[in-house]
Amino acid sequence: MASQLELRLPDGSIRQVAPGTTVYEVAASIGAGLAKAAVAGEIEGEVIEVSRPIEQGGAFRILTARDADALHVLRHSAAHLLAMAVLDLFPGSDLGFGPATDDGFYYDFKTPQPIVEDDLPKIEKRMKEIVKEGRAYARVAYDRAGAKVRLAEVGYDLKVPHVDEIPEDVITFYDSGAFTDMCEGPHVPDTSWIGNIKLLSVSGAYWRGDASGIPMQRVRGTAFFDKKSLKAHLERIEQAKLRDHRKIGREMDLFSLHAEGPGFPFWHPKGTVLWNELEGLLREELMARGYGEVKTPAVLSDELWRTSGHYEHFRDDMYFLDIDERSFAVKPMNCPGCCLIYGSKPHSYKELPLRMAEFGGVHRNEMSGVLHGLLRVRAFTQDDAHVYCTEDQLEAEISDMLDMTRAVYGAVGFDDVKTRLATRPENAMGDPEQWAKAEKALANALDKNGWEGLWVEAPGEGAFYGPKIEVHVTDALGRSWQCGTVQVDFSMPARFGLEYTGRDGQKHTPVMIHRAILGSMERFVGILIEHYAGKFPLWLAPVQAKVLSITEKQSEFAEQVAAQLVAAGIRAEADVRGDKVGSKIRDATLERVPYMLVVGGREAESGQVDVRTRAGDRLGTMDVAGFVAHAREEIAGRS
RNA sequence: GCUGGAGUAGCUCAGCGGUAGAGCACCUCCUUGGUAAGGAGGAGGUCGCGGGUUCAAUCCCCGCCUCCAGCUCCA
Repeated sequence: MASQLELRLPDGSIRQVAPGTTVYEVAASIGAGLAKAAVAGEIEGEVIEVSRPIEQGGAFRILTARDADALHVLRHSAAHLLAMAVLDLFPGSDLGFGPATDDGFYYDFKTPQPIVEDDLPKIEKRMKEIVKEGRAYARVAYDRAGAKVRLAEVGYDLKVPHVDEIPEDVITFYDSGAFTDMCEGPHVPDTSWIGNIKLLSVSGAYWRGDASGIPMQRVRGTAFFDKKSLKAHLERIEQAKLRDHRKIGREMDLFSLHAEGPGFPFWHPKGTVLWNELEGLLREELMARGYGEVKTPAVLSDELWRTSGHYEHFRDDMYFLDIDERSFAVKPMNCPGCCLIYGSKPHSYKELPLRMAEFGGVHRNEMSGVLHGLLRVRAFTQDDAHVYCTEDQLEAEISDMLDMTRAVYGAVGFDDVKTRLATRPENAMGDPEQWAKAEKALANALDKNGWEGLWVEAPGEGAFYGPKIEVHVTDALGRSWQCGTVQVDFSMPARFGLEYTGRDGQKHTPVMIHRAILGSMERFVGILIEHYAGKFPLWLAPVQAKVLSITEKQSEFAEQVAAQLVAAGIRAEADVRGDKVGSKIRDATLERVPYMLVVGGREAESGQVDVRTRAGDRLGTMDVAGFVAHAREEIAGRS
């Protein structure tokens, strides 16, 4: 008989158990309530189901519905539950993979008939029936040969080749009634745990993500331990739909998209206001930080793109055209153009760092299926900049870029900014020592700009020409978007033969840093629309104030006030329609106009306005100059 | 690009073999009303585009375009 195992519980206490004691039994020995709440156990970092016997000692804890890891287990079990229902309703289906994801789960199926959206309620109903049955998840172990036999028995042909790719020699299946699935586990004790589920979509996928491979259908859903969390999650999804920038863009008349130019957005006057305000913010920063602004052509000769390496790496995404029997390409990036500017004259080390910024419009032939409103387009404008400097200047330059990033994001209302440092990949070019220095410079700059201990490293994810920092912002719904980037480039200056004369009188090759803060103007405006749900802060609002007349007797006065505001630099309109003021307030609110200035007989008489906010707050009656002062202060503070 | 779904008035949508409907928005008139919808009337559509089937197609079939959800990719 083996000696007792020692389990170290989270509270630090030690519990002795006999080998083979199950997680459930341990939980029960601690308390009946805990046993009932136990979703799974964790021993030395490995999550196992409650029915598993414990074979080793070490750090041990019981996972309950409160643990994030437990939710993952629940969702994985929900994926199995989905497969059970689909196999019942679509006999003869083959199974792909069915993992838990960050916000739910999915399962890929190869079905005899396609699953359509109308099938989702039926599948969900069947899932709920199986939930009531309380089918156990029973772990069964096989060896490699046995696993293949078992898969063949149940007709899961797709998974057979996968058996040989599993590193472990013990291959587990989970049986739930007549259903079985080859799976590493772990699972919740039985299906009765999975009552709070919702199927969300059915869509295409490929066996192992290979577009030339077997087409499958992916059913996605989500699951929670309690009804309240599920409801909250579904409400968040609804919220996101209400904030969809494509919907708000139409409602607020900001931009449009047309079949005549798929992926090429059209900016309307009100949308262009947002764009220009963002550009203005960036220009203030550029000026303060010693950048010069440049503009480079959209169409450049083919040879340039061969020199830069884009032709080789990026050709499929580029648009080409012939002019006078010479081949040209529409620029997919701004850097080569900037390099031509640098190379247009000799440089001294005294000029470095040389900083050039460009709001550069680029075109990329993205696959038609990926286009999505402003968030994924074929023509976009990067708030680009290229800095040529020496290796010794890298850290200070990068640091300033990160400082600018913080300043800009703070001004537009993103306070939760996360960073990743992508380091040297396998196919890196250049001197490893140089890479190490650049990575160190990036890391130091992150530490100095408030990300000390907060940035994460992404090993091997750097570009082949240099390491980079990715900057992600978190929006009001908690979604993360990659926007900014800072990339060190050891390759391009040499490709273009760029040089500067050093203090030593010798020619040297500068290092180049590419950076963008918003990334793409189009995409960033899209993100901002969703972040604010169209309710922009005053400085960004396309219409900042609307003057609403109460009767037609005040039409002229209302127009006058609007004109005074416009003259004072406030974006204002007058609404002098024959409708009631309540109706005008409703419309202005739906248009998300920050300030409504109501003018009736009393105001026309005294030359004042009665100010109301979009949120419904009454600021009282004031004269026009008073409102202008109030608005100007708010605009200046970008609050 | 691939898989599935969808394209009807400016917007949201109904109609689904007998050549078009609602609400909101728009225009006109009545009303002159004080902080989220006053009333009446009017105008507005090659039913995404091109073929086919049919006595007859918005509706059925085929092709194309665009959009949507994903795959994949990315700013």
